[in-house]
Amino acid sequence: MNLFDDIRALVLEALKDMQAAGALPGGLDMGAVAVEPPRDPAHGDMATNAAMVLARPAGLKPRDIAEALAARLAADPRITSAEVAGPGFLNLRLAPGLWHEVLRAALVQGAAFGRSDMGQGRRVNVEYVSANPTGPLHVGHTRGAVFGDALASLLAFAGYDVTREYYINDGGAQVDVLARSVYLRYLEAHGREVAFAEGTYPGDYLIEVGEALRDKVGDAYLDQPEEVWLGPVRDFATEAMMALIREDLGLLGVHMDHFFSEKSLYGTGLIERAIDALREKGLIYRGVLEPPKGKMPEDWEPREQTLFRSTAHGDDVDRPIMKSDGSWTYFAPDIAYHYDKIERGFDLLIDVFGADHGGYVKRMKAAVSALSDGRVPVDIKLCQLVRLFRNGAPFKMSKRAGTFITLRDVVDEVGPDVTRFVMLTRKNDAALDFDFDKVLEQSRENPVFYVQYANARVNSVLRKAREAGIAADDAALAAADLSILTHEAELTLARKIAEWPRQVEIAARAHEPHRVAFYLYDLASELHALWNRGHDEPGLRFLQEGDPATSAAKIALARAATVVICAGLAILGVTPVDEMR
RNA sequence: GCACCCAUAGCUCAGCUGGAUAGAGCGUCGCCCUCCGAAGGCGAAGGCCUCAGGUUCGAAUCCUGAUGGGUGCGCCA
Repeated sequence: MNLFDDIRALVLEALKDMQAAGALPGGLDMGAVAVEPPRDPAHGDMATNAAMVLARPAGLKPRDIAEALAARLAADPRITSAEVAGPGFLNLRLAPGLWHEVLRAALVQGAAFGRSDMGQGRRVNVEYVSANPTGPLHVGHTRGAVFGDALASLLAFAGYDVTREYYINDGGAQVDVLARSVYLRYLEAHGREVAFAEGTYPGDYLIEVGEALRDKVGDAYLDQPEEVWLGPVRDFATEAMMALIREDLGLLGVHMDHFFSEKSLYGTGLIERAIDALREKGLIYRGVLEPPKGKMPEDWEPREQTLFRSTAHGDDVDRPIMKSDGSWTYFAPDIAYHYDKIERGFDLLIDVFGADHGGYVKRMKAAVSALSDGRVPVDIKLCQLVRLFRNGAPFKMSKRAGTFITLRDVVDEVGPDVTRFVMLTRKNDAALDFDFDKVLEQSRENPVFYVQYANARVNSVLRKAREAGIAADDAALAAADLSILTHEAELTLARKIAEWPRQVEIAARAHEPHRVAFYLYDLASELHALWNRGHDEPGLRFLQEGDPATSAAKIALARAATVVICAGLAILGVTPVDEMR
C-alpha cells in the first residue's frame, strides 16, 4: 500500500466534490496536485500543494481553495487535522491507525511491500557492462555492472518487464588483437620464445587460454600463416574471455538474461537492413566532415564518407557509419543492435555506459529516435570514474606496476555485498571514491555497516522474543494490536517505513537506484535512533518484560522496518546479514 | 573551438524532477558509560546552494550567459 497515493486520491475526491458543489470550476488539470511529506515534520504528516497549483487556472486565491479543501478533508475520519499554511499549503495530520495499517501491510506483504505497478508491465531493456571480450572486468566495469543490475531490479520492482542484456563487442579489430595475443601464448605453451609487440595484450590471464588452445588443437597452428589460425583462434579466445567475464559477473551476483553478439550482425544482412531503414528516411548520404576545430588531428585530410544525418535528431554533427576502406565503423553495428532491440518490441531502452563514452550519447539517441520514429525513448546513463583509495590515500592503477585492480580483486577483498552497496552510494554521474579500508569499517559513517547493523539488531530482538515465548513470526506480529504504538518516536519510524513505496517510484522514475541506498541509510538511522532512546527510556524498548502484548506491537514495528530494509537490499543486490560478528 | 557531466557547511555528499526556516556523515565545541541496550548517545556552532541575469505566487532545482574542474571530439570499440 502506498499511503501517499491513498491520501492523494482522497484529496482529488474532495476537489471533485468541490467542483460538483460549484466551489471550483470544472475541467481543471489535476496532474500537478501532489501529496508529499513536508520537509519539516512539525508541519504535519503530509502536505498538498493543490490550492497553489489550482489557484491560477481556477481564477481563485490559493488560501480560499485551501480553506474549502481543508474543511472537506477534515470531515474524513482518516484526517485528524487539516491546516492551511504559508502561501497555500495544506498540512494534514493522519489518524495513527493509518500508520499501523502500513506496518501491518509490510508484515503481511513482506518482500512485496512497496512494489509498484507504475511500469504497467512495459518492457524495458537494460544494457550494461558490455565490456570488450579481451580481458577480465576492472573496477570501472564493476560500477557499471552494479548500477545496471540494481537499476534493472528497481524497475522490475516498480512494475516493468525487464531484460538484462550484454552487448559483446566481438566484431571489431580488438578481437583480432586478442587472437594474436592468444596465439603468442599458444606458442609459449609449446615452449617457443615470444615477444609481445606493441598492440598486443600481454596480460597473464591469457597464459592459460594459450595452454587450453594447445590442449585443444595440439601443434596444428605452429608455423602456420595467420590466415589459417586467426579465425578459429579468435572464436576460441572470445569464448574464453566471455567465460571469464561471466564468472566475474557471477562473483558480483550479476546474471544477464541475454548476451547479444556484435559478430552476429555481420554477414547476415542485419547491419545493411538497419542502414537501409535509415536510408529510406533520407538520413544516409555521402559527404565530407569538417575537422574538429581547435584540435586538428595531425593526419587530417578531407575524405568522402557514408554519413548518418544524426543532426536531424539532435546530434551536433553527422556521424560516419563507414570507414574510408568501405568497412563499417563501430557505429554501424551499434545502430543495427539498437534497431534489433526496437524490433524486439521494447518500450524503453536504457544503456549504461562508462563516462568515456559520453561523446557517444547524442548519436545513439539520434539513431534510436530515427529508427523508431521517436516512439522508443532511450535513456543513456553514464557512470563516472571510480577513484581508488587505501587508508585515505589515493592510488593509481597501472598495468605495468601490477596495481591494476580487477573486479575480482575488489570482490575478493571486500566481498560482493559491500562492493555493491558502496558503488550505489553515489549517483551515477558523480565520481565515486572507493576506499578499501573505509568500506569495511564498522561505524556510522559506513552506510553498509549501518544498514546491516540495523537489520542485525532487529534480528537479535526477534531471537530474544522467541526465547521469551513471544510468537515473533510475521503473521503473528501482523495480528498484534498495534494501537498501543502512539509514542512520537515510534510513529516517526512508522512514517519512514510508509515512505518506502513512494521512494521506490521516485527512484524508478529517475532511473536512480542510489536513492534506494540513501533511503535505507535514513531508515536505518531512524531505527537506531529509536533503539538508542530505549537506552534512557525503557518504555521505548522493543521487548517489554512481562508484557507480551506490548512487546508484540513494538517488535512488529521493528520487524516492519527490516522488512523494508531487506526489500531495499534485494533491489541493490545485497544480502542482509542477520548477525554482526 | 564544440559537446556532455559536475560545482550545496571546513571535508565527503543527499536534496523527493519548482515548495515552507536547504539536510546527513565526518571534523570542531559542550555534555552523557560503577549498573540496567555505548562496535556509541544527546546538543551546539557552521550556508550569498560558484557568479550575474531571466521565468513565477515560489528557484539549490527550469532558461540564458560567465567562471572553475572532469570527459570526449573522422578512418579505435
